[in-house]
Amino acid sequence: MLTERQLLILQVIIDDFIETAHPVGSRAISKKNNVPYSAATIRNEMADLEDLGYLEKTHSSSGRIPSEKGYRYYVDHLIAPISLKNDVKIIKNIIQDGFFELEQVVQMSAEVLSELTNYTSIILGPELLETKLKQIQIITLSDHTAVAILVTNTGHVEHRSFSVPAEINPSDLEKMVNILNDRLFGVPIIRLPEMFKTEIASLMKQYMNDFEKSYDYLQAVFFSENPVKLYVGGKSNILMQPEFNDVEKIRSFYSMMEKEDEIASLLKSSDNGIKVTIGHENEIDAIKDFSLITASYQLGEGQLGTIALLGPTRMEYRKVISLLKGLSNEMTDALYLWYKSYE
Amino acid sequence: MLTERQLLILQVIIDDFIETAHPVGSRAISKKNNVPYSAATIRNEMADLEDLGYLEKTHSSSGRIPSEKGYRYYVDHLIAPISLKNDVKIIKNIIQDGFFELEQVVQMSAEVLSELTNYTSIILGPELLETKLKQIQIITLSDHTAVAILVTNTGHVEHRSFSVPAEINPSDLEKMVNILNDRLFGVPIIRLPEMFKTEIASLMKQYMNDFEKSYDYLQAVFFSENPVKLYVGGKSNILMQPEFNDVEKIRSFYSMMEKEDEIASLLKSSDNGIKVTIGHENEIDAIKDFSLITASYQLGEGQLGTIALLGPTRMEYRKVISLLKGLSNEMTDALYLWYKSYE
DNA sequence: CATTAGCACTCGCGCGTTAAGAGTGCTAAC
DNA sequence: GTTAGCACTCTTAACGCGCGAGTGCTAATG
Repeated sequence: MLTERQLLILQVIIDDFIETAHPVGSRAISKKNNVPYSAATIRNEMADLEDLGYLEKTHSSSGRIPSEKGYRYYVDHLIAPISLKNDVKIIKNIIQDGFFELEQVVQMSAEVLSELTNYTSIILGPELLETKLKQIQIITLSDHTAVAILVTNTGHVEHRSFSVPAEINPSDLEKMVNILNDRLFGVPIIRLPEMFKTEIASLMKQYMNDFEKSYDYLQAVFFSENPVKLYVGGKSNILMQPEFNDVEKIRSFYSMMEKEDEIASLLKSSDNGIKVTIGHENEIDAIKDFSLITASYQLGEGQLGTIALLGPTRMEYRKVISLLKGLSNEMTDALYLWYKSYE
Repeated sequence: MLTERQLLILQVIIDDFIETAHPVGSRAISKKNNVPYSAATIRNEMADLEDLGYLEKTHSSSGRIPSEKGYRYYVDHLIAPISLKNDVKIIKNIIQDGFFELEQVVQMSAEVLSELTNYTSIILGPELLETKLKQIQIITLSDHTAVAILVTNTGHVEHRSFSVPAEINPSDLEKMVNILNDRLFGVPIIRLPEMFKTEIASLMKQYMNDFEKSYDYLQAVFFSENPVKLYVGGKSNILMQPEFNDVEKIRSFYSMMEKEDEIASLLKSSDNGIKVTIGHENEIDAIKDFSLITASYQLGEGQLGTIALLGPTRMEYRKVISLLKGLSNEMTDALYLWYKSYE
């Protein structure tokens, strides 16, 4: 177990390193006015902390920097919550300023988050598990083209143009839409593909000529899986960080960010609450020098989305954790009201 | 006027520099097997070309690199068209593979373009001058929320959620929509805002109670200016270029790319055909070390969009120009068919 | 006995020097 | 007009050196 003094020193070192990005030496620590020990004492403690794995040296006679284990301990035990009145106010203003589109608020949140932190923010849109189908429409544009529009009870609109094969005649199309609206109204959109296969298909066979050909079309138009969307803010903020003075690192960062599905899968696994993964704790090689902090937010009554911040392991954990908590609360609150307003 | 030999040497130097990014020396040139002169002769010619402003030295005893004037001459007089059968085939495959959404083909084109060149591609969506309103719909979601949907004859869909003030009753809303559809069907969407102000407003005053309040809503929902959209591909490709070994340059590049409106205005001015602006010929300071090549494409019968490539002044002009010509043709062809299919 | 002052020692960093290499410009010969 | 030769210039990488920051250890101190 660490002594009080060791905790103090560990904390001071990490705080200082987070701020300056330079290895911190014993003399600098002893000068801080909340540290009443001499440099020599601190050197001894630092040696111990290094043996225990909380600190590292960059070379044999350098100051110390936190190890990943050090950061881990810091995050788990040494962080006092911080008040971010101003930042939370900013968030509140932006989020609650009467919005009507889900995408909009999520994108804004991502941007504000990266703005306030100078790290890269990633938000995973909520899975729209419980939004329900409000209406399906097909609008014919010419003899052989049409656009299909699908509206959910939350005002989410999806649309897709398609060409109408000559074999399908307009009245059939209309019939189909009627059937679909009749049967699928109020069904959670997540269940649409399944419903379509089981209930609708057989029904439509009865009413329509040439059913087979239409089937594939409809399926493709309305019921393809829609991948979860990723909102990213401040991709170039990471360039501000001094650890990114190396072009090779920048390159690998950007190529990593292009793999949206990998990133999405990283975020998805996160359960409720705040989760911090530091350096090698991350499963994906490409972010083994990064820290990832995730928090979840709720849409209505149960559908989760994830907010995350990606930055160097030398991250302002204290600020970032508080901020993420704040944002996730604000988002949950705002989205609750929003969601309810559609009931 | 330049002599034959000077032209040859200028060309060889630029070709070589474009390929290697290293200053090229007299000995290297004399070794090429289409150059039958000794290094000394070439040195003399190079000195003359430098006096004329076509070449530069990086330091007093270095090889030569092209000046901007050199590139300009190269682009205007020394580029032989190149055959890009393979690349054009790739483009064809991607573009013509039956698409139905405009955005889709434009985005794909941007991506393919940057993929094939390793530069950053920027495509300005066509101004939808002539697409016409097909249908307006308002779908109410709850007592006080609704989503408005606007469909054009080309299958383009815009939507916007809004809250319905208590003062407006549903039947009024319906009436409005009827009026709008009646009066605005077939009107080019570019003219909608104007039409709304002049014709519709007065008409609606007669039919509706409480017109004033609704007016602003409708205006905001349907008739706000929609900015021209920018499609960007391969933002991180630029990192591959050796001139980007400097973090400061990368930073300034990315901050430049964030100013979408400036970039859009740069592209807009381009008239028909291919246009190459090299280094300081660009009006915006931020891209004074870049070259920008733009080509235009047509949607249907007259609406122009712009395709552009942004790269270092040391660009593969020959390839890029041919490619851009090819792509602009393919896009125009494909979009012509697409556009016609909606008539 | 924990703490601290003192000191030798270790590295990294910046700097000037040096040598190699690439390339030029000029002159003189072909 | 063309080219070979050569002195000269400048970049780059390598090397050595001294400085400063920082450490680890020892011995003195309260």
